Amino acid sequence: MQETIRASLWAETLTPKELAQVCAESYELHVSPGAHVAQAGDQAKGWYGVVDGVLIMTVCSPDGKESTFTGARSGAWFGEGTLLKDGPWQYNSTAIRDSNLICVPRDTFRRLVQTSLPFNHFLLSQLNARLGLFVSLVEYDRLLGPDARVARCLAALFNADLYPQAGCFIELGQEEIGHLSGLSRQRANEALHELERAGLLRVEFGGVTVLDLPGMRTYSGAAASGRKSRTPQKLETLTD
DNA sequence: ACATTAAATTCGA
DNA sequence: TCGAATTTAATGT
Repeated sequence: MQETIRASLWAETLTPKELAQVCAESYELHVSPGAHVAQAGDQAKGWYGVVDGVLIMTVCSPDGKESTFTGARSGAWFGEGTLLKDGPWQYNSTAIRDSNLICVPRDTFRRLVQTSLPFNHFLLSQLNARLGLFVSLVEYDRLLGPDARVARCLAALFNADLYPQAGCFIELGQEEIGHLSGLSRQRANEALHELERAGLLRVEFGGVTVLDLPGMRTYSGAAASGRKSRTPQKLETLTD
């Protein structure tokens, strides 16, 4: 666990003494696929880092429909927004693979916020990166066609600020990719093959390998406008 | 929605 | 403990 914390970007912002204390107070936990790390309404116990595995962040409508808005993979840290507000989780985070996490307890996190200016700088850039991500997500959802949405949503999971240690393979099934992009599994499948044809990625069993990340970030597909007839449906996609 | 194929699991030596 | 057979899950159309 020590190694994982030390490998994170924010560890560099702490003094050795502060870091040692954080390590001593934090603990590791394992979650199985389908298990919740956080559920909307629960009080946040801490700030979470993903050692390995994949989580998805979802929101639920009152009638039980669920929408996935982003994923978290190795190297990601999340929950700082909830901890700063000192309120309950506003979303769920669920493991979709066997995942190992680190929990930095709430009090430890709060102490860092109150005592370490460099740590606050890190938080500011992390929050800024996240804000940029969500602005982009809205943009994709409203302006781009399905193929491009898949490209950008996947590319978002390779954000260097949020997932510093990401490799080029992402273990994410086509059904989950569909959820992340707001598409059906079938449509996601077609989009992935279109992107593969364009040489941007390689479709594999249980995941995809990204070959051309800059290309993914700028991909806009063949048709972007004139899709009035397409999918007259709601914002979300999942119905569990 | 259905057919196909990869992966995981079981069973029998 | 190895591998064939079966079951289950992911993918392709």
